[in-house]
Amino acid sequence: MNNTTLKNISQLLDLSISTVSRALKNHPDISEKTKRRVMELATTMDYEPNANAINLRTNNTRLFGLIVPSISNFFYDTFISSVEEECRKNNYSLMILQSGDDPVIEATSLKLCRQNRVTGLFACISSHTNELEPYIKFKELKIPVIFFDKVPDIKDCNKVCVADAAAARMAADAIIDKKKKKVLALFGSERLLITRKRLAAFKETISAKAPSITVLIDFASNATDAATLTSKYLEQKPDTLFCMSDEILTGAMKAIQKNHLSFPDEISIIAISNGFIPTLYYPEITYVETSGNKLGKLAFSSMMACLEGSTITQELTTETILVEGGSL
Amino acid sequence: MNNTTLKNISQLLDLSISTVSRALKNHPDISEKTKRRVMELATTMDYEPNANAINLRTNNTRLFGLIVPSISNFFYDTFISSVEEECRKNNYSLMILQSGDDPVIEATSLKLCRQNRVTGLFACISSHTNELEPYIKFKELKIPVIFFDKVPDIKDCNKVCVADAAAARMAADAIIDKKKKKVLALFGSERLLITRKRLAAFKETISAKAPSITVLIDFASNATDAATLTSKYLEQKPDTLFCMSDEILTGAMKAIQKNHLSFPDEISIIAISNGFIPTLYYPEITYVETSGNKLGKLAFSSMMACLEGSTITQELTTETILVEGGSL
DNA sequence: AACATTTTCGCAAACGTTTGCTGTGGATAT
DNA sequence: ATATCCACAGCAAACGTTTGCGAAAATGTT
Repeated sequence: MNNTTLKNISQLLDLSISTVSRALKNHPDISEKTKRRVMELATTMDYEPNANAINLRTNNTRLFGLIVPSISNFFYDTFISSVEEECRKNNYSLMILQSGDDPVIEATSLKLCRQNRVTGLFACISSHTNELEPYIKFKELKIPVIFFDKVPDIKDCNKVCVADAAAARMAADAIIDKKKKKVLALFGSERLLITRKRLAAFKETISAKAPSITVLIDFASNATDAATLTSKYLEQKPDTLFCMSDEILTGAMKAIQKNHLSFPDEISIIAISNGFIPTLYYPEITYVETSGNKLGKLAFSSMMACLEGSTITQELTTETILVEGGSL
Repeated sequence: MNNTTLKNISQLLDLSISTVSRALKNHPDISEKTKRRVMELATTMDYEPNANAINLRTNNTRLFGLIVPSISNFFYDTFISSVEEECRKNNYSLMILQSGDDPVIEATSLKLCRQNRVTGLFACISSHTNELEPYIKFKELKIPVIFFDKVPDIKDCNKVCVADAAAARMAADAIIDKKKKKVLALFGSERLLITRKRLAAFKETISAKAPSITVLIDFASNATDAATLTSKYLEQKPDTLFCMSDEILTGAMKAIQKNHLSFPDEISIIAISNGFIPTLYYPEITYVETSGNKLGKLAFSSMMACLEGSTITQELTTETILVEGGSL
């Protein structure tokens, strides 16, 4: 069986296509009686308007593209989840593309978005993307682009980010408040912008407010790495462990468990996190929240602002909060 | 600036639209020279075909719909990730919709899929969906539907599932092999089909092969619940803990940590899991894998089979394997 | 040189909508 | 009675493609 069309309905009712079209959208030009006849037949025939035809005719897909390194990720999955929810509530559709952090795939994904005539784009650029040209094409076409999380280093574009510096500062402040003396601070890969930002803010805060604290700093490229490093530094008996991210935290916690260290008695722990991982341990880990959900909602509202004509480009950040577990 | 169209190109080159169209797809009717001229101008003008127009004309969107309770979920995020990847590799697009486990949202999502004329649908039905009618409409329209994970209880439809019974059996076998005597077995909500399946297989295996084992069974509706239950049953000194799912496992592990039980010395642990959570602990938890990634690939290949005309409807399951951590 | 082929391209319809404009009756006002 | 207006509905173009068919130009065959 085929999909029913306006034409089908119009023929069965001996009406014109335009009348049927207008009847279905409750146009005042159509009499109540005809409307009723049309709507009735439409529902019994299970009519669903052809989105492609509508998009073509109106030149307006209510479709957003979203490009992300990976869907299955602590942070991005919650981001995506929020954006999708907002889209649904606002009657937009969403096309989610994974780049795998590969600039080539990212480029073809951008093409796909163009071909589908997205009305807006959420993009998290790959680590090695240096070709920003495809993105400026969007600008030419007046298709708003909201960069999130990993954003390009250029001026006039819209970005939403977690407050990297603020989060690191907040964590440092919490450590200082607790009068800690020797902190093992683990960060992610040194070549990531996010690492550099968090590192700078963390170091700065400590040295400004409590220069007497000893800070052991190192960088892990993944969880396994973090576990190894933690084990190593544990020999120096730090009284506090700070983890820059969830991934680092998971690795470090394995070392903690392996060495049978109880927290917060033998070592205090604090992290910057999306919120889920810290709840897996007992006591729960104290963390500074960088919420994917919040960022998603922020990105969406930023998109809406663009579509409503706002022409100012800005970098927005989510507010960060300290969530007390029992680990600090 | 507007998107460039075939018409634009044709006018600039003093050719007909059809010639340009054919030139771009390397049609043999067109001379090499014109092809070159057309392709050249097309790239400099950054031509991207309008997917909506193509879909409308060819009556073939290469678009799949995917309905899932939630994107941010241990299991579904990996499932989605795999499906998306397969889609990309096979030149399909994917529209992901979250139902929030709400039948109403599920229904409107189905509508959306219809309107967008998806060529196929992956669906995980909500817990309380009893209206299967929208789905049979897809059947009438000859749009293949692949149900995954939570599937309806009817015959002639395609389903892909993790091997619930097999996984539970495998876990039970592992416990029996290790000559355990007293097992605390925690399951999810009793009203879920998945719980009943796993429970039945687990009990059956134990009583068939090692009826002397004492089995303490209870049901938790969430992680917190699981933690409470675990703490309670720990008083009875079970030598083994079995968790039906990742969610249960996370809860139970908090109780283990709270009670400072070391594993596998004081208690052995085994779970059925997607694979990520078990790696968070030290030693890592031994688990029977139910891979979202594998299920995603299975779902996709099942979809391809349908599109290639296969008319047989079947229920496929992923093979399960035991992944040894150090906890058993 | 006349004809047959092949190469190369254009015409026009169709996909399913939306929407500006026009047209028809009938009711109301003058 | 005529003019005016309103309620209701249809015509037709347009959105950007694809594609069957026909036609002209170029080439090949006697």
